[in-house]
Amino acid sequence: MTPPAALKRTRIQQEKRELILDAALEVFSAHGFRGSTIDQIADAAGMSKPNLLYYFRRKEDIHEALLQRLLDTWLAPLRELDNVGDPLTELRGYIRRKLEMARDYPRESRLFANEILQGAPRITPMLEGELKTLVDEKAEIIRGWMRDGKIVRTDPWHLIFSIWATTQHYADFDVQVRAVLGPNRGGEGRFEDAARYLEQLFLDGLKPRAAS
Amino acid sequence: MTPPAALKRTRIQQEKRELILDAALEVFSAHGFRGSTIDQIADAAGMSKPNLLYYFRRKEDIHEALLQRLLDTWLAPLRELDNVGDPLTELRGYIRRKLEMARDYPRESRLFANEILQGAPRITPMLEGELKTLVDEKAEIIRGWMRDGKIVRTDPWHLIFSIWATTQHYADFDVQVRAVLGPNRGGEGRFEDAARYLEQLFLDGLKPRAAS
DNA sequence: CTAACCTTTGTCCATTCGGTCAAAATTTGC
DNA sequence: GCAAATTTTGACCGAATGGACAAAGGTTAG
Repeated sequence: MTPPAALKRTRIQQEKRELILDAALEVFSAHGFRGSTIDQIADAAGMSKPNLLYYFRRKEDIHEALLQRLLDTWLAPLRELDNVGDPLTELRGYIRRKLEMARDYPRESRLFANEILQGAPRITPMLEGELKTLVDEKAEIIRGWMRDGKIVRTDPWHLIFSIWATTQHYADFDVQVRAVLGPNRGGEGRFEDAARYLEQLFLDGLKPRAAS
Repeated sequence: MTPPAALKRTRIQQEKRELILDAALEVFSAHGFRGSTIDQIADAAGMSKPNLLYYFRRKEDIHEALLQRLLDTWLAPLRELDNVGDPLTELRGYIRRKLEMARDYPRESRLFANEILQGAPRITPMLEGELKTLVDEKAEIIRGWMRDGKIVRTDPWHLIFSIWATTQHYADFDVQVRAVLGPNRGGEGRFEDAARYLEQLFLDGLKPRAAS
């Protein structure tokens, strides 16, 4: 009778909650929070609206659960950025992983983008807390690389921003990317092209080596 | 009695339509199309809802007018990208202009981002037509620079994407940028920092010149 | 088999929202 | 100054939407 609280319960609860979250990711990432209706999500999950509301009391609860789960997987690549290998190799690996995420999890990227675009009403504390701490930490590592002359001296925070921006662009602005590339270049190969280009950009920039 | 059709009319019509469009830009860019209500826009414009609807028959008409006006100014920097000056100077200028637009017109950037994120339901034809044509044209110019050895050989389309992504990031993801930079580095100076960093990135990349 | 619990659904409700309409208020052309 | 046209508003409407609820339908443990 009472809807399930924080702690998970039966097998069927696990399954249905999972089902709902996946459906909600599909819907929210395509239409935003306010643009999505509970009915749409229920439809996508193959159940009735009251049934869905049995598992998540409010629309916002779904959204919240989705964001919470998202953030862990979303920041995983950055967490992996480590001080062990060669700096340029580390950065190249990070860029590649982020681009793969944009390719394989575009819905997650768009959900996140939607939230930030709207002013991050539900995750501002996380941005100022957990995320800032993580980025500061990685920025320190990057600064170390600069001190050692392994990479050029520049702003570590903006470096991270530029990696985020360029990779997530292929998920968030996918429609535009495909429209501009056209049917030929816009096919599945576009992510390989992007990977090649971004590696070139981040390692060597655009100025020819030989010339001035 | 009859609401104004396509052709503009009286002085007061001009003024009020302008007022409404500005208010709508504020609201739409902050909440997206479906997240915004006519009442909100009317409030922001300091008039009653029916009065607003006297100037724009439907909510979508406001949005459409807004997008249409936006696109001209939004693509202006790219149109200016020309074959006259030094290629690297041209690109640097383009990046700087785009970043200035992100700083000075963040609402426009977010309105556009919102539209693309939702799958560009209202501007797909423009993307596949006008925008693609323009980008193809500029890509050809860039390819010429590459042939002349003025800039490194790489993918011109993805080059343009990366400029869009890195600059618009500072408007669209402003909340995140400021949260991560914190109160100190996140102040007004962040755009100068970004400009310096991006110039470094696009010209020389991250690999140190001297070392391997 | 059955009692307790879990899951599902049809129905209903209050609110919000886009939009209409007729009448009142104001501006404009002469 | 006045008639015609334009602008503004209060009241209203139907549809969509988030959510409540009780009753019906299944599941599970003993």
